[in-house]
Amino acid sequence: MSQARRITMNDVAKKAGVSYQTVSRVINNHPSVAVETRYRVLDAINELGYEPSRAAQNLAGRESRTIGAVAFGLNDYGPSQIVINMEKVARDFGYDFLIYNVTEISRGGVMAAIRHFNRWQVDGLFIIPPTIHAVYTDLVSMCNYPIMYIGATPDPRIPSVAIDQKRGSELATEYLIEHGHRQIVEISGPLDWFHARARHEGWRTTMKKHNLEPQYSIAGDWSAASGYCVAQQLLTDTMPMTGVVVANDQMALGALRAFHEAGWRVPEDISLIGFDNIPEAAYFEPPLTTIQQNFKQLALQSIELMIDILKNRDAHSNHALIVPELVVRASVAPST
Amino acid sequence: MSQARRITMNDVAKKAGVSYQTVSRVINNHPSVAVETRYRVLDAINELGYEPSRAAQNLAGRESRTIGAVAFGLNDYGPSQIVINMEKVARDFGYDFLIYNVTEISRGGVMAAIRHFNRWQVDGLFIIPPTIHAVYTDLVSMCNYPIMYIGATPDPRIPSVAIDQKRGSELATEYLIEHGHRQIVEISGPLDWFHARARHEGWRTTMKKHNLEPQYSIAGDWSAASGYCVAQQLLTDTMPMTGVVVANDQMALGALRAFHEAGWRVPEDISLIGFDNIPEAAYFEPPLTTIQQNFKQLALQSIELMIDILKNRDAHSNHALIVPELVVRASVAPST
DNA sequence: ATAGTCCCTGTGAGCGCTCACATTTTATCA
DNA sequence: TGATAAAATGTGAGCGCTCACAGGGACTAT
Repeated sequence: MSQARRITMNDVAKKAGVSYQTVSRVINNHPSVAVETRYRVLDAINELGYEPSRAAQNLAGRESRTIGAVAFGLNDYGPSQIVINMEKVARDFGYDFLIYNVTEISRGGVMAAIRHFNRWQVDGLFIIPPTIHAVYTDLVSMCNYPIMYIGATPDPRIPSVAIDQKRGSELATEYLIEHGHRQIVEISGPLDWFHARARHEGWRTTMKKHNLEPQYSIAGDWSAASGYCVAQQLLTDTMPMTGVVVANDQMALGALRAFHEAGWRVPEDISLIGFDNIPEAAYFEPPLTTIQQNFKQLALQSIELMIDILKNRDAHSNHALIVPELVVRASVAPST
Repeated sequence: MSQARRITMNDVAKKAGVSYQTVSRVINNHPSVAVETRYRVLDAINELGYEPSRAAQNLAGRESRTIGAVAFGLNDYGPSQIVINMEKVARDFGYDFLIYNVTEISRGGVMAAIRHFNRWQVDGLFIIPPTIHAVYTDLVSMCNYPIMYIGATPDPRIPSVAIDQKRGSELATEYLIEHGHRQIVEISGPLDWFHARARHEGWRTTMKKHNLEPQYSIAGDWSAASGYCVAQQLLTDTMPMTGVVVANDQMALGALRAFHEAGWRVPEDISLIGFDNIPEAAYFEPPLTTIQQNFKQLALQSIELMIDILKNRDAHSNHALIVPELVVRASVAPST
């Protein structure tokens, strides 16, 4: 099998009887090409099965039409949803999307990611930082292209789009209070996580707002296992409580098990509310009332803002916040 | 802010007092560079913060050291695990990894993905096809680089690495039979999915092997919702049954709910076994006995085989199969 | 001393595009 | 009708690398 030579712009130009520059114009939708010429070139492209070389385009051009994303732990529901949705939206806008998953949260890990995108000459970069440890502001100066934070706003100078985690937690806490609950405890995430901290704050301030004491909060590690352990601890501490705000659905699942095992009925004896609305949440025992985040919109706004920045249209808002929604199911009952 | 010119190989060469070719040799770990020269170049690289341009490398070189992956529906547990693990392994082997998620399973969708990778000049391509509809053998000829199928073997002529789904289902069915179950029904996935079909076959043949009639099998769509519906149907049909083999954990979760609502206790009244071992499975009510797949190993073997093919070392095995494992928890009890 | 060998380093060309310009063609108006 | 602008097309250069080859110095063998 002969190593087939790549079909180039010149092959297309020859076939269509035009110069290579005209082919380039057609590819890039440049306006000043005669309609008839454009069709002739398009036909030649189809017949030859020509595909422009991204390598050559990136090398010759000033922009690469490529956006990168650095995620930390794509196993988690949130980050993976964000990245998947972004990839689709970016493509719809004509941008290619490069993904880099940092497995080790450290200066070196982040630097490797940034170097990766330097080599690929992305036009812009999204960073989806889970914890304060993933933020190295000084490393950002290594990039001579725009950066955006997604899901958190660790640095006011850098544009960001995020879902309002605090608001979500307020929604959850309010909902319990509306149902007559007064003794509401929290199972939080690890408090060095942006989301955990924001959700924790939402619970705390909402309690205060209603003149309730946010007395008791224990942190899990987001896993169902930790939710189980923490809930057990809650039970042995014999806290007076009628409602629990849980920082994610997995931990809520674990808590559910712990309560069942201890003979507590949910929601009759204790009300529970989660966060994330993972696909399984509707089939928990009982179906979980939780907070839903609109990742599609997050992706859309992120990409739009990024493109605005790239096009130098000055972006009206540099820190967008998306409001999450309460999904009512069956894990909350009125407090007696 | 001046648009800083990119630092090139020539800048490094000048600084280190060598020719650009020597810099290139250092970057590519070419053996014939004097140790002292190498260090001089390395120092210059570090001081200048030089990063080789992937665009230029790809354009000039014959290989791009880049591997692509086409996935269909990265929301699903399996594909996303595969891709995440592959990205890491590829990077460890010095390859960059490009991901393309096809949202619409159709000829056009697959072709768009292939064209994408043609433009990026990947050295090799993984395809992770969920259903027969994602396989367009003729499109493969559009690629002048090696293709591999991951997770299924739709075409014997194309190398593949997969987890033995049939074996997993056999394990599950055997386990129920060992526990004295005779009337074992199946909740399968949609039978145009490779995994669904293989798991279905595993159940069927194992039943036959033990002279049991594989009488009853209904297909869900992998979702917890469908597991719930299908289980309800099972109950209204008043099938005599003591065990259920479910094709994934989400559907098992739905089935669990349906049984609970109908007043059936799991595992006392009915035994249930899942497939996938999603992180939540251990905290279902009861903790789910299920089948675990080793995605890390899948990723490792896939990348290794791909690199073998790229290096023209003739790969000993073209169709690798990884054996899954049974994870025993509490959803199966002996049949009385 | 001469040739042969290895090790290390340098030179010219070109990958397939886009950019900035130059040039030709066509339409528009006095 | 010619001048003038506007639309369409073409030309030269260069992006930052790798490839294939050409050299030069230090060593060994003759």
